[in-house]
Amino acid sequence: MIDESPVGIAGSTPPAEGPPDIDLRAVDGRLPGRRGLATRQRLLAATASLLETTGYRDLKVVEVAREAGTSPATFYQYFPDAESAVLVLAAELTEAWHDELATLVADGDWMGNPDGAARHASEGFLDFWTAHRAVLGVLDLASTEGDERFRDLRTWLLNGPTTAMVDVAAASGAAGDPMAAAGVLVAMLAHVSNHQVGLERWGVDRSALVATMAGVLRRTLVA
Amino acid sequence: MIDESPVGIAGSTPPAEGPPDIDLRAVDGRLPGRRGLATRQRLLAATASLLETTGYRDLKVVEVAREAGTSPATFYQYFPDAESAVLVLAAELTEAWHDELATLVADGDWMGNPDGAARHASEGFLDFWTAHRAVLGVLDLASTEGDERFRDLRTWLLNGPTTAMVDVAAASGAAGDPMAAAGVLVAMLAHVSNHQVGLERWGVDRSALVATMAGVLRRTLVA
Amino acid sequence: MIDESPVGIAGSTPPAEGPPDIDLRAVDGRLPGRRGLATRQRLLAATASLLETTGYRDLKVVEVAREAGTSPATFYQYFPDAESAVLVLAAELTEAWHDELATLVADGDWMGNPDGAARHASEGFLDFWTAHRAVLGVLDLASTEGDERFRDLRTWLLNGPTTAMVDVAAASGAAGDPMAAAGVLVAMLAHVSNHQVGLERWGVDRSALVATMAGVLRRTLVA
Amino acid sequence: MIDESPVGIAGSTPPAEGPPDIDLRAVDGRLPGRRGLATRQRLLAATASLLETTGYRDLKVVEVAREAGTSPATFYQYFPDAESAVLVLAAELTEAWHDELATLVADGDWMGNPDGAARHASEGFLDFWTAHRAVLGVLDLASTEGDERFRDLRTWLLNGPTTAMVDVAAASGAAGDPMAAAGVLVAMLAHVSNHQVGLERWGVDRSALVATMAGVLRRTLVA
DNA sequence: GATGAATGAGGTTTCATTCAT
DNA sequence: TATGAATGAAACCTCATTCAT
Repeated sequence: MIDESPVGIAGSTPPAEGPPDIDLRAVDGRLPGRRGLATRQRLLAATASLLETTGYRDLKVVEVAREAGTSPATFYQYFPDAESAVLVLAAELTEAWHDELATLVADGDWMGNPDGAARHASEGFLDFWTAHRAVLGVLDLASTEGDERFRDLRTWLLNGPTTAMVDVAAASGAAGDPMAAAGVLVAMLAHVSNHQVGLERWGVDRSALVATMAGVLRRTLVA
Repeated sequence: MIDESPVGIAGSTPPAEGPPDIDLRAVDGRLPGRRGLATRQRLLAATASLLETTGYRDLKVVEVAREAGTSPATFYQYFPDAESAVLVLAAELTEAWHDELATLVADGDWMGNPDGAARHASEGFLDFWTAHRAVLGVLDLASTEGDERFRDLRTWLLNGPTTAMVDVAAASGAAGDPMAAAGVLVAMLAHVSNHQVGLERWGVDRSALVATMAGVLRRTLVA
Repeated sequence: MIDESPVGIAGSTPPAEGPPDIDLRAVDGRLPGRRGLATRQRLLAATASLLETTGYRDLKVVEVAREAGTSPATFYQYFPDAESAVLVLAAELTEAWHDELATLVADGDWMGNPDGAARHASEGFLDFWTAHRAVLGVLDLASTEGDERFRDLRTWLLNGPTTAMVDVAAASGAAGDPMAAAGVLVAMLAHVSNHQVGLERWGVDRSALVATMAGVLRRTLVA
Repeated sequence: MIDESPVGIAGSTPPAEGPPDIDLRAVDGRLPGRRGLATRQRLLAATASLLETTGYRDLKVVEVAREAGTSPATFYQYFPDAESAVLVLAAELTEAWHDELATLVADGDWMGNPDGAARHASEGFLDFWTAHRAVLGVLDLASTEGDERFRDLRTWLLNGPTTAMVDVAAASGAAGDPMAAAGVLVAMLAHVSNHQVGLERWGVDRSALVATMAGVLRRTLVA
């Protein structure tokens, strides 16, 4: 993978994994036909649906199958185990959002309208995370627990916005290590998004969060 | 639950749970004697030790017992299930660190030496989280998944530093919602601490993290 | 069952089964056309190939189909189950070798050149068994386990050489029960051939085996 | 392992494995107490009993457990899988019979009374094999299929009589490779014993078998 | 107080087998 | 003729949990 960052800070950008491969093949190695792909899709949807409720460590193949209206045996035609289905979901998410997430930061007019840019990024992140909380939570947890496949996906997903932030920080001449700044900011966005519900219990609503995070972004990225 | 926060910002401070109760009773309801308490302690130590390696959803009673050099039957003399042992660990941690964590923020001379205060808090948080990553990870995960008992512990633990930050922000006249600021900052500290290893893979070392987080703290809390 | 043995030793020759029927019909009862027969043949070849590696109790229809480049459903067009395919292989082998195996013994000039005759038979048996070890192993195992269909094939196959040996023994006036002698000798040939590899691990090579077995044959069949 | 053969034919005796280890430990690593050992014993007995009927590839843990009057879960307390139980049976058999089987050959007065010695050995082998046909069949089959653990046991078991035969052949000055002779003879004894039932269907009774095999033994081992 | 032993319960997996196309 | 897809059935295996000692 080529490091496309325009800034000349060798080695300080995150290790960029390529986009994930999504393997459509059934367990016997063949590509399923239309009907099969539909079933596979139902299984993925069921997996996603259950993830909203259950931690991914507690996903049971039986439950996924039931939710999809099939039998466990059918599940095993398409995925070797429950985790693999989650991995596919994560890969699809990553694939779909990698560019968009980067754009969220990169498109901002950080010099001309830093407050707007920061708010835009902050808001976008929060929305994205809220919309895909379940899968993103898995990405986080599995990464923490050391699972390489999930960690690679997470890295690839966050690589875009992180790199963009590094560029912004470098361009604006912000103090401190740009890479560290980007890492910390992304961490903040992720965690806050993930615990949004909890914070609301403390009387902090979404708009206050967005404003606060935008402030942190702006002050950290722009000198 | 009564809000014991001394600060007069009604409704905007976190709901403060009291310190956790730690139940020492054995299954039969009686308090174990010295030998029994030692066994109980060995079981807790074994649990903590396994948590370093295994996600808490994967904790097996059998393994805890083996690690502690006892039998599963013995485990059930002291805890109704594996999760309960983890809960006790979390409660002990919470109990032990509640005050100290608050002090980390509250003791800083935010007006006279804001950089020092910020760096002190940042460093302290990172150290604390690193030292107790396993249990804190559970606190986080279980909270996210909606487990009330763990969420209450987490709330109680973070209540100290959060309140202290609210006070600092209020005192310094920093812009924005102090409660939101505190929440976001604590989230940042927690998540960065938790993903410290991952960030190091991106070439960001501990000192850069501390510096960056300190900067964010200072700029957000002090006008 | 009619004893077709030409030799007049009533009751002491093995019960001769007729040559095996090999059923070419597909499941629907009709004879497959050329294309169908080719598929059937590929399935048989795949079965034979897998038998080299796997015990026949472990043959899976799925594997046979995959090895043949077809689907399980197709397999069931030609055979009711995996065992049946093996049975066909065995029947084909039996059919093809029945006469030849008998000839191996019967053609020898046991009176004029007993050593040569014995060596010829011994060598021939070893070669035959080595070349068809997989299927012959099944014949043996299934017979031992009491499967009649396989036992009948085995009987028919060994009937030739056995009868020939009985004739030789009778003609030469060798001491003892000719039928028992033949049975024991055939058993020896079969088992040694089957365990040839194991014996080689003990430093016994093929030529020593041939020589030894030939000696036993000669001394037992020729007075 | 020391080659104890008195004969100076370096390298021509079978590779002698030591006697088998029989592991009494339960799956959790501890040694079971009296009650546990009794259960273990019942499971072994059940395994042996089922082996009389079923091929060892078809042994089901469920069946063994039922036959033993326990649950599958209990089975797994003592053996990791069905095969392991069979392995223990085989090891016990091997342990118990190694010496005795060697004696069968070694004790004979091959010089003074070769016919008697041959008949004694032949008879003993047949009896032994008949009495333990099931387990010995597994030993044979699994060895053929390349399972090292079973092959080692088989080697160890047959090592005794084989070595003894080598000694006899060497001492008597019999023609041919003594090792090959021993190997072939043991093979004969084993296979005939194993197919005794089949041979009886051909009208060959036990006494005829014994006589025939004894003849072969005598003529092959004694010049 | 401790634990050996046993097992119910439940999820995982594998396959043979079928059916509609 | 061939096969994509689905699945019932059955074994595997693991654990939490209990009970008698």
